[in-house]
Amino acid sequence: MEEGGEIICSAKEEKEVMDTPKRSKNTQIATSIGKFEESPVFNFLNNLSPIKPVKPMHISQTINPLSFTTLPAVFASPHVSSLRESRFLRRHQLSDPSKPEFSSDEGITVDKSSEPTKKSDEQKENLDPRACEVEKNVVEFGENFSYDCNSPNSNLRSSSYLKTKHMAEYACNPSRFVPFGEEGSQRGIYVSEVNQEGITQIDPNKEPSSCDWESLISDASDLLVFESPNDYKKPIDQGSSLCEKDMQKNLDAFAPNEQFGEGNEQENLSTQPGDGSEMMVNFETNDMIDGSLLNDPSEKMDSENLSGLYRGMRRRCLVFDMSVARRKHFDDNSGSDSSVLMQSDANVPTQDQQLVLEKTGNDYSRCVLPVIGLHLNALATTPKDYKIANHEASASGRLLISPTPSSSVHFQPQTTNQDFSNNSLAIVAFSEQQIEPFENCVLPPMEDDCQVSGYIANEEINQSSSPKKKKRRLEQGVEGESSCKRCNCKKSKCLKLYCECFAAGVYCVEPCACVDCFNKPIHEDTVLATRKQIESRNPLAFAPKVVRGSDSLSETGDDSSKTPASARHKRGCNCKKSGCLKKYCECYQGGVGCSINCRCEGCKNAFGRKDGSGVIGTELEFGEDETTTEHALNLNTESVPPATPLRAVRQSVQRPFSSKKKPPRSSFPSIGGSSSVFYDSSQSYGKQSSFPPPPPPKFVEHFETIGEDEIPEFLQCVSPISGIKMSSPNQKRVSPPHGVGMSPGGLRSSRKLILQSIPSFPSLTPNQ
DNA sequence: GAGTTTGAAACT
DNA sequence: CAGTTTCAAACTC
Repeated sequence: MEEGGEIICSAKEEKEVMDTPKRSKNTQIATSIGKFEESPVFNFLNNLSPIKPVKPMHISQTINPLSFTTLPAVFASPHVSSLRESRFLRRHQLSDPSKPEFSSDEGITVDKSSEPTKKSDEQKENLDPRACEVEKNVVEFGENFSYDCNSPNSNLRSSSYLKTKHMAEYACNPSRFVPFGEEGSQRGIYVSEVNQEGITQIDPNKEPSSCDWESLISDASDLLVFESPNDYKKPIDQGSSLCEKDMQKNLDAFAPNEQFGEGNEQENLSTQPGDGSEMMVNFETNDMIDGSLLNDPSEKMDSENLSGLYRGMRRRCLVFDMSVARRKHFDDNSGSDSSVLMQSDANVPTQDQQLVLEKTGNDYSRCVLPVIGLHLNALATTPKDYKIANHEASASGRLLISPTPSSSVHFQPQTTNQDFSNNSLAIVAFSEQQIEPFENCVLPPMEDDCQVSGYIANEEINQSSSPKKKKRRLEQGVEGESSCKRCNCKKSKCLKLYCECFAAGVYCVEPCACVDCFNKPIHEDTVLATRKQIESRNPLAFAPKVVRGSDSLSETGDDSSKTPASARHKRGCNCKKSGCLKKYCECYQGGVGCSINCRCEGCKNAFGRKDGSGVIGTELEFGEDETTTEHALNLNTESVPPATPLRAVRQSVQRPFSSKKKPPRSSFPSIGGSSSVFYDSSQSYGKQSSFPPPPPPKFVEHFETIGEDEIPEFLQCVSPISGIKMSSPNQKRVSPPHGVGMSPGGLRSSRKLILQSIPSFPSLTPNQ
């Protein structure tokens, strides 16, 4: 507890200092961690934190930067760059150290745990053991994803259980995710991710309450199953090695989120980030608890005392601490650090749990949105994802990572972690989109979101780093779904928009088959410079290609845009032969209908023709099974234009654009899954198969779309019930409001809280 | 897996 | 801004 509190405090301080370089954080963290003496101060700060709701968010943001050394984000959009940079830095640091850390952490943590901690022995023991477990899990995860995977039951239980517990929270706070991702990436992330996935998926279920639980459980099982699949297995295998990498990736991904949060308007960030961080923490904690921890340390008391914000602070701090600790470990390899982390983690979890339960409401709401956004983004990134996505399981799967995570019992947490990371990424992306617009004025590029996700995915992939086959699988199945971006550039050096990775603002990863790739952290300068050049030519080059209905409308002016699938491609397509029925068409690929802006010929875009015909299908499609949607698409959907962009996201479920490609891995890519979960989750979860997601949109549009009106909706959506509605074909807008309300009944309590908390989100949306 | 098609991105 | 070329994804076989 104390440690966690200290960490949190440090994080807060750092956040307050925000501007202060990461070093300060590190130093603080190190000091805090190393010395409990400071803990009182931290505690004091923590206490204060509750008072200051906003700070947490800021903190989260700050934390992120702090946690990560200041590295220039290569891809990050201009505003994001800073954050991303941190990511990269983190990755580098973490990546290398991460493995060592984990290993070291385990040993260290154990040792530390054994070692007398400042905390009471009991607490220490409790915490330490958990921490140890956590670390072990992480390690195991890294080593053996299959570990837990093998035991679905355990996984399911834990996952489901966690999900049930955390789902609401996760669903609610995107921002939290972000912070979490940033900080918690290393350890917490995994757990959180897993939870998130579960949550995202589960949330919808939760709404139903008891039934939800069952469904959740089933979902969890499904997830496990999905993960378990052969596809996953491979990923898992990779994952073992990847675990650490994933952790790093997650961190990186989160970092971006943080950046986004920070980058975004302070307001939004302040609100969301905090929540996100909190959520993250909560998840972690929950996971921790679920996974192994039973303790309810005094921290709970603290947590209770502390406001949700405070909790968020802690979480962030925890996460941050985690990351920091890891860093320290890397740097120093001192057991103390590890111990600190452990403690912090353990503490946090307990606190988080309680807090979460109590406070989660707000966070949840936020989480939900973020989650959605994340998932959506991820999904959006890759149409393929949709296919896969449809199964949330895919989500986990998406992440190749997921497999890994899924593999272990902890796995759940792990999976959650992965998912979480993904989510976080997605969240980040989401935040970015929302925020970016403000920052950049330019529409936040969907890509950014995608990028985020992409980064993750890429990282994940890298982790998997298994041979091309794996890559392919990922590409086909997970990747697409996961939103991971893989490129095959041979001449562009991955420094042009031709490169999907680059276009998405993501570094190329192993999965990529690119030649002479410069889109790597090593070439950050080059990447950034190139990006700037491109942006100088076209400020919107990296902006999301698909825009919400409102935006699109403004741009397009098309009524079609107004259609259910309000989203539209900003520039429109120029298809001549594909009839806008193939992925060649960016509109179709993005899961949006063609608009006035399009110069396409013979438009038959199932999502909406240029002439405006076409919207219809969406609802029906959603309502109907995939087959129907697909059918519509295949058929001519002309009459039935399909899904709106959002839908696309929702639909991400799946319909594979490329019908051929294997269906995405069942395990839904986390993103997809999540996305589906939120929007469609209800459907997807319950009926994933039923959803006929339109082709998974590459673009992040979802977020955008989500952005304004939807944000609230998302919140609503977040709620399981709302989520279901959201998923409803009609989409976001319509259902959300209804759903919003509340469907979430049981879960809802928390959700309701969330709604209240939601305000933070709203701010975000407003920005958009 | 190789080859073709397609349309965006880049270039002129 | 239009036309052409380059490029890599999407698609087909």
